[in-house]
Amino acid sequence: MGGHGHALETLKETGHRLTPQRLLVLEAIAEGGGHMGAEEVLARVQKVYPYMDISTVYRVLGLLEDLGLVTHITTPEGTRYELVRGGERHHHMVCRACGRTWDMSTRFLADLGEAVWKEYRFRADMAHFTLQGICKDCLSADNNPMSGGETP
Amino acid sequence: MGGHGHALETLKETGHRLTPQRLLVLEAIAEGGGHMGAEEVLARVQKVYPYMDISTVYRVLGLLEDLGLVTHITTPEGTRYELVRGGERHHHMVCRACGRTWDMSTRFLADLGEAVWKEYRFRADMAHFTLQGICKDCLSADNNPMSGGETP
DNA sequence: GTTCCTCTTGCAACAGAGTGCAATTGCAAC
DNA sequence: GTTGCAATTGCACTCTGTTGCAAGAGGAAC
Repeated sequence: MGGHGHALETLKETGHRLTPQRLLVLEAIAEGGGHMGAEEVLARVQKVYPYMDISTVYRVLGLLEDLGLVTHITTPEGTRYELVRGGERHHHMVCRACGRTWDMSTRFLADLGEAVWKEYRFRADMAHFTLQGICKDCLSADNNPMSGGETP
Repeated sequence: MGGHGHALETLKETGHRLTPQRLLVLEAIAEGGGHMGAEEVLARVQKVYPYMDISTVYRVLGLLEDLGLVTHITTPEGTRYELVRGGERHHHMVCRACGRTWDMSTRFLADLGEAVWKEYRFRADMAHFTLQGICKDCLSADNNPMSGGETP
């Protein structure tokens, strides 16, 4: 089946029930691969189980996220969910122009987190970090001058 | 009156009308000082002008933001607006525990933006950047171990 | 296989944010 | 002081995400 590895065990071990709705949500995001919206998860599940409700999708995604099986990022197009696959941690860059999501190494944020900790004793939580901006494709496509000049 | 300096001139210069609703929103955020939600702006305005509508608040805040007179940040408690006061640019750190907002020097993000540009040719937009985490007060209050260990 | 109890679900209702449109109004020209 | 008209407002509605609650179901104990 899907690619949701040890997810079922994690659910049982933490004392949660193995309901069809949870299995279906897990399968949907595993098959979907990339970053999916709640509405897309709902659509996929409803192909198999038409009674699925959007509120259940949100609750199941929330639970899976609490268990560390799923993460979400916030894009201008709304919240997107993705399966956490062992080890391959990364952050995201979302292009304001084309809407695509790019992966970013954790290295950059580790540096930022450390700097902020040293200066302010603020323990930054990078879990759902998303950088907004313009990707290289869109930059070269139209020579966008980006009013405001945020980057030196 | 309030502390909204050259805001009125900016509105006129850019060919926008000086409506009572706009003046009231401007006064509200100027008097409010810190970071206010749209609902709080509405409440303040309605003390003087009870017919004010929430959609107008959003549209006026959007306009003021386009003109660079106001910025918004996104916190776990929702979107917050603040008056842009000459020169003193900064970013924000929001504490997940107490909800307070702290200012952060632009320096840290400038470094991040440059690093990401060099590596990925992604032009990051830091305008509405907000770092989430736990502030030093809440860290010392209860010795929160922060499951997940995001900061090394 | 039944029973029981708590966890989950589906539904409906709600909150925050934003949009389309007809009615209203600021204000420039007279 | 009037007039005219585009910019703006208020209302109703949409869209995403969340919550309260009664009905339903997983699964441990028997």
